[in-house]
Amino acid sequence: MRITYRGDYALKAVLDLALNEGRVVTIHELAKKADIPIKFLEQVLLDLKRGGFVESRRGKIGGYLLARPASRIKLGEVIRFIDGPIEPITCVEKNYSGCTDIYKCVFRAIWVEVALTTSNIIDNVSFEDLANQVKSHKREFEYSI
Amino acid sequence: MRITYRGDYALKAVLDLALNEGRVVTIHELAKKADIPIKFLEQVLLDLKRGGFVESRRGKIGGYLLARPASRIKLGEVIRFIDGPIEPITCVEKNYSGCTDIYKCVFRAIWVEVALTTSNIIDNVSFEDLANQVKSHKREFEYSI
DNA sequence: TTATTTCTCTATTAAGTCTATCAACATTGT
DNA sequence: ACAATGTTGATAGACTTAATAGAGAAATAA
Repeated sequence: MRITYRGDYALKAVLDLALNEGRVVTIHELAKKADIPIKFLEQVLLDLKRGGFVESRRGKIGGYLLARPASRIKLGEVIRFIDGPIEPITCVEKNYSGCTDIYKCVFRAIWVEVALTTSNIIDNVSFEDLANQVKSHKREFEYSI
Repeated sequence: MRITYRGDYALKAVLDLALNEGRVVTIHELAKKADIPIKFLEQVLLDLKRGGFVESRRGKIGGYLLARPASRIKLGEVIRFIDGPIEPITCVEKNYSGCTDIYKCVFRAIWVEVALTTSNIIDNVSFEDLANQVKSHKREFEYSI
């Protein structure tokens, strides 16, 4: 799995909408808060709309809002939709039928495991969870990488 | 983490050398067995040499062999060396100091978790393990993706 | 020595992806 | 009508990836 800027921006945008649930937020606001090039964000938001994650209102008091409650939008859904499959290599993706030789298969089991553990993480976090973390100022983490 | 062809080829090559430990294998052999463009494999093998994973012998009875016992070459090492950091996004990699805003940080914890679980998988598998799997014909897996 | 086989190195091409920007258009509320 | 907002398609520039080409250097065998 690799998160591109596009994906990163999309996640930020959805999180911001989650933090403003019930309200309509303009592209301009979103772009400013998250420091995203506005023209790029336009594309991303349209994508998110096509993906059924957000809705839009045109006109003077227009803007974007979540299409579903934040609790029902999982991190993994958005990532997959914007940045594609999370599998680390094509041969592990759905509907792949190549992979006939013995060597690939030994690695395949590994890639499948990686994909499953990754999925286990990102498909169990909703944007409500994330928004709550932001709200409750629960952001002092210890990282050890 | 995204495995490129380059990375895939590198892994295959190292595995093949692990299966032939003690013997010298030519690029030509490796390329043929793993169905890799020979000129591309040349580059990959040189990379692997620079990374200290393999050694080479020139001349008539030349070829490649592992620089260390297969038991001491971990899958993760090779992947990182050939395809770069396994972290899904730059802000989680070592020495990154940007990441000042609140939104990124909420996601950051997730990416760190993904990186850690991935690392936990690929850094605990050696090429000896993989070679043994191949040898013992232990290749009938059940996949559920 | 000479020929052969092998690895070594540098350059280049072709295609694709990613980020970003532009300009024109459509809709809505006042 | 007007102004603010989203919509759409096109495109450019930088970068990455995969693959190919060709000349060179070292080791070996005859």
